Amino acid sequence: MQDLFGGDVSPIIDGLNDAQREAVTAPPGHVLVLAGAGSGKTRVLTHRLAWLMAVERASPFSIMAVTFTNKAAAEMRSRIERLVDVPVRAMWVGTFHGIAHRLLRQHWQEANLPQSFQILDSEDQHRLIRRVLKNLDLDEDRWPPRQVQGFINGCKDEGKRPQHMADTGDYSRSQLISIYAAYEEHCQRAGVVDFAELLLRAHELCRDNESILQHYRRRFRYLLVDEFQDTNALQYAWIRLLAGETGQVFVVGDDDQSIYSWRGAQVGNILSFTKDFPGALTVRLEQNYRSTSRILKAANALIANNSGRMGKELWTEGNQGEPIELYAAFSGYDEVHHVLGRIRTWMDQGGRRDEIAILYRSNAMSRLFEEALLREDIPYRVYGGLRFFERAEIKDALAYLRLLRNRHDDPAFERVVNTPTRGIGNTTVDKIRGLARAQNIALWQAAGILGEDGLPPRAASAVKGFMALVDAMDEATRDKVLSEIIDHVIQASGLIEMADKEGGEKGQARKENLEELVNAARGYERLPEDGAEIDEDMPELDPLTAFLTHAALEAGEHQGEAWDDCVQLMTLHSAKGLEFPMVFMVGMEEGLFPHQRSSEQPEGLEEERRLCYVGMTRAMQKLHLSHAETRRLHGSETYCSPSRFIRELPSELLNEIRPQIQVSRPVSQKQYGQRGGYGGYGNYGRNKQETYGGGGLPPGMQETTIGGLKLGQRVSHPKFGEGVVLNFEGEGSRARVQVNFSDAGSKWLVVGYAKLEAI
DNA sequence: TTACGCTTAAACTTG
DNA sequence: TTAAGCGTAA
Repeated sequence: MQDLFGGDVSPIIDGLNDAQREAVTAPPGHVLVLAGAGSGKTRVLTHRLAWLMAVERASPFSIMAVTFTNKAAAEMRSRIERLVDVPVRAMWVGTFHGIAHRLLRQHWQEANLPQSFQILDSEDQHRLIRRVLKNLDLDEDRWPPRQVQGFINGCKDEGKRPQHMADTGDYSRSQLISIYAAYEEHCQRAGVVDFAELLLRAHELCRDNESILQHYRRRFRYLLVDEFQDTNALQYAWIRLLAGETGQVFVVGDDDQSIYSWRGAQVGNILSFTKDFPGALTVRLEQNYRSTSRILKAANALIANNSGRMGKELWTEGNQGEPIELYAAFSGYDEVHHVLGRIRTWMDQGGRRDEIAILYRSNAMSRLFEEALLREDIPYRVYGGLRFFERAEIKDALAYLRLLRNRHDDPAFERVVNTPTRGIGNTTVDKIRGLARAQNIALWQAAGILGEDGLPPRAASAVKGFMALVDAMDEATRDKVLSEIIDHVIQASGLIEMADKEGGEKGQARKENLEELVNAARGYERLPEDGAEIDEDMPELDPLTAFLTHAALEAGEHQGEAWDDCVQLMTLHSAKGLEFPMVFMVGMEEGLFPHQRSSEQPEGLEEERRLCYVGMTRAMQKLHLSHAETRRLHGSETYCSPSRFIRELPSELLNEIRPQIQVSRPVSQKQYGQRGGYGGYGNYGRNKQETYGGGGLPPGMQETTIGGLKLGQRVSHPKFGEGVVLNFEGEGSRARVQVNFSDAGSKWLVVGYAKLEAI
């Protein structure tokens, strides 16, 4: 390899701080980089790659860099390209799944897969599991498909096959194992693999095949892993396997940002790393280039409440910035109102909308904000939701395409056998399923048999018609390019017509999506897939299979760019890795955040705290926290106490903002947004400890009384028991109070009639 | 086959 | 509250 920098490595190490430089220039061997939020982790990763090539004379062919998302992989690739002038395409840079997939394509025979195997996404997997349950005659109430799915994926994530799982005598466990086994059989016969299977097969392929293992061990001398705290048992095992005795492993992660344990990630892998790779150098990146020091201090203080950390404290050379604003809203609506006010102020001061992010714990919380933003004509974008390749009409089209390649693809068959409807009803499909099961053959084969004999004439001809249609589409598209194939299929299958007939906005959108699929294919024809082509031992994949794979592995960006100039709305989880000048963390309430279902076990609570830490460290300049005292949850009004995480922040870093109370102020949607109603903001931030301590009442609300009752007052009612006064409405004899009873829930009562007693 | 009404449950999510 | 899934009726 020629000298990339003419002997001058300064472009690689200039501008790095000491810790970053230590990691980038580490001598040959293993390295664990504990990279705090905003500490330049991607930078370190890419510069390390450049260093390896420039100084260690590593060939791009000898490098594998693994990430979790396509976005991260793309980002890494482009940054390396900018940094060094080498054929980046020769490097294997990709997601765990992408790389595993690549291995399996290359060694499909050894992996015991058909050459054009297809990938099941989680929806496909779910459907297939339901079918397997039906086949086994198991009740879905007893064996909820989602749980079965979780079980199977969990097993695979730990590298376990059904045949290797010990029967512990536990009935439901052994039953689950047999479901797993049956599911696997179906997949194998249909020639499909789910996401977890990609990883498991790739691992087994390497583990059980000495020559393949040796080949890749010799090839990949340098293994780099991003977001190492998110790796599961299998991914880590695979890295260890590939590394062997000779590979050098460089991992970057942050134990404090581990928020995916629920999907199999094991933070423990970070701890194990130094044991599994003796002599590994550990480098901590603690200097933060993103946030103000106030924000960092608060985040540090919060995360210090967790136990078993590797230990890290973020700091910055930057200024301390503005205080963190804390707003205690009356209600969810009030919270929204406050946030919108702050957004307007930000924009009045010349800020941009895409510098603003509203972060919440659960998706349902976006609604109130969306409604308000819509009303105020403020452009916004919500992250998450359905992605392009996950749309029903797109998946229908892809299912036809899958059938073209492989008639035995049962999930695809099931999906489109009667889409659009062609008179093959459930009864008929059930017969096909029954025969397929009895003879252990694919649905397509069973349909072929029944089409000849065993069905009423009408159904038989419908089935034969369907099969003829698929065959005809196959025939007609033999020498066509990808986009023409797809165009033909969406026409001939009747999917376009179906969307047309559906009519309305929905049907129109479906039609446009189908047309967009043809466009996507056209674009894909020109675009060589992520560098795979350069690799001489990668066999050329036929374009259709490649496209289907692309659709499965990159279902269309979720984490896309910030589009125009939009306020960004997303969950705390999807905010990981992003940064924004101004961040709102809303719904900071016990039960919501930390979420009810997490706060029961200590580990769950610590993960929630890490999530909070992730959220706070997204903010560059200005961080807003807010919680509401009442919130409509699942349709009923609930009283909410502030999140414990708020209490864990040093009060001197916070600026507590309170709405000014007006007497007889109903909290209703109508009221919201009418006027500036809150008459300015007071700062009551001094003695918040006692305020929040008992989930009691904020100062500033104390004056408001009706009939001897005040907000926050504990009262008792002869029938409903004890509760807390939340709200007032009306005056005189019409005056009503809202009381949240500990047993009976929240009720509106007329003060004059209800026999309420102050306690 | 479709459409409507009922029941149920309600985190986070990448490939 | 709302959305999805399911069973029944047309």
